[in-house]
Amino acid sequence: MADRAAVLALPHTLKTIEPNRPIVREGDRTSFACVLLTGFAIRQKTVADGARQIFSMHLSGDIVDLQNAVLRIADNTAQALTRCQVAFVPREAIRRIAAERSPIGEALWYDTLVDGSIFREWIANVGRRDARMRVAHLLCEFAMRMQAAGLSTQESYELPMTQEQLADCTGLTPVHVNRMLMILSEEGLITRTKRSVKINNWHNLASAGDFDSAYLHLDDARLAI
Amino acid sequence: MADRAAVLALPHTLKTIEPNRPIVREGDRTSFACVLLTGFAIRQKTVADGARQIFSMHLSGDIVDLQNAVLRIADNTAQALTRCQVAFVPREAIRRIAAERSPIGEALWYDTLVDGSIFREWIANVGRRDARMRVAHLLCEFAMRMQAAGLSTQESYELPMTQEQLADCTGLTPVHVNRMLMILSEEGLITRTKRSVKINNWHNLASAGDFDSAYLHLDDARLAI
DNA sequence: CGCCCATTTGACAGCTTTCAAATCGCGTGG
DNA sequence: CCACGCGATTTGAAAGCTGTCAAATGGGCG
Repeated sequence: MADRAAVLALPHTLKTIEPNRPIVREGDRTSFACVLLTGFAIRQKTVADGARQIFSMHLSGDIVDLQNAVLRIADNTAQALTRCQVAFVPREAIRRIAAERSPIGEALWYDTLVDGSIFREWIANVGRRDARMRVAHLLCEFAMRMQAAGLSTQESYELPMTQEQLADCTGLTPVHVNRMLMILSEEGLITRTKRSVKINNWHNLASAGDFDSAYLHLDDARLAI
Repeated sequence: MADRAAVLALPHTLKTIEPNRPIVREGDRTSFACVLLTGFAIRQKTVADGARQIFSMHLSGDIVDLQNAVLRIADNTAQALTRCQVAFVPREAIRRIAAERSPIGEALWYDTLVDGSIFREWIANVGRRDARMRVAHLLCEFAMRMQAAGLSTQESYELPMTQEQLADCTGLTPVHVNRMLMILSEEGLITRTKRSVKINNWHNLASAGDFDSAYLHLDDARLAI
C-alpha cells in the first residue's frame, strides 16, 4: 500500500473541462498525462476531409492519454464529453514512479496494453462489421465498462454521447446510426428513452453485435493500486 | 550496455514458422511473447461472419505480441506472412527484466505505446477514409516503416502481402483493393511489378493517403537497447 | 506443359451516404 | 404558463461507393 500512497501523492493540477472542450490537442508538445476523475471523455482524430474518428471513450478513473507520459507529441486529441474533472500529472513524475516502483510501472504498462486491446477490437468493428453490428457492439462495450466501473447496472445506462458522436465511433453517418438504433429498438433488443439505453436481452444484443468481452481483459489479474 | 546484454541473455526458444501459419492463436493461454527475428507477420481477428481483420504488420525486430507478456489470454492471432524466424521469450522473464531494469521496462512500455498509436491511426483509416485513401495510406506506412528498419529505400519496396491481405488491413474486398491499386498506378503515383511497389512521388502519394508519419513516432527519443 | 493461386475485369446489387425537411426536447424569455 | 429558438433526433428519397458474383488472365512451380 506504499505504492498506493505514492500514487496519491503524485504532483498534479486539477482542472474542470466543459463539455466538448479539448483536454489535449493533437500536435501539442506534451508535459502531462491526464487522469479523468469525473465525467466522460473521448479521444479522436480528424482526417483530410474534416471527418472525425473517435477511437476511445473514457469514464472516471481512466487515464485518458497515458501515452503522453512517454511520447513527445500528442498524436490525438482528447476531449470532454460531459463536464470533466481532470488531474494533470507531469510526465516526469509518472515516468519516475514507474521506474522506481515496478508494480506501478507494470500497472501502467498493463493499462496501456488493455488500451491497445480495445483499439484492436475497434479496428475490427469499423473494418469488418456491418452498421447494425457496429452499433450493437459499441452499446455492449459501453454497458460492460460502465458496469465494471460501478456506474450503472448491466441492463440500463445513460449514454454520454449524441448520435453524431456514436457515428464518429463507428465510422458511420449520424443518420445511419439513428436508423440502426431504431432497428435495435424495433427488434426489442434495447429500449431507449432520451439518452438512456436499456438492454432488454443481453445475450441477444451481444450476439447481434458479435460481442465477446474477452478483449476488455476485465478479469485479468489486475494490480490494485 | 548491461541492459543490452541482459536482453540478449533472456531465455528463449527459436522457431521457424512457415507462411500463413499461426504464431499465437486467439484464445490461447499465453506463456510467451514473440520477437520476430526475420520475415513478416501480422496480427488479426475473425469476426462473426468469418471475415478477417488485420490490424498490424510486423517486420524483423518487432515484438509481435508483447501484450501476451502481461495479459493472460491472447485476444488476437499472430500469423506469419512469409517464413519467419521467431524467438519465444517466457512471460516471466520479460516481466522480471522490465521490473528489475527500469530502462528496459520503459522501452517495452514505449513499444506498447507506439503500437497503440498505430492502432489509432488504423481505426481512423478504416473508419473515415475512402478506399483509395486507405490503400494509399497503407502503402505509405509500409514504405516508411520498411525504410526506417533499413529493409528498403523509400522509393521502392517489396510488399509482403497479397491483395486479399491488403483488403483485410483496410476493411475492403480484394477486388476493390485491386481497383484502387490500378487507379494509383494510372494516376502515376506508384508503379507496380509483381509484389514490388515503387513510389513515384512520395509527396503526392502521402497527400492521396492523408499520410502524416507523426503517429509512427519514429523520431521520438528512443532507448537504444 | 499443366495446375493452382493471385490478379484483373465486368456487370449488377446493395448498404450506406447525402441532402432536405419535419419533429422533438428542452432551456430561455415574454 | 406559454411561445420561441436551437440543437438533436427522425424520416424520406435518391445517389454513389463498395461489395458480390463470375469469368478471364497471368505467373510461378512441379
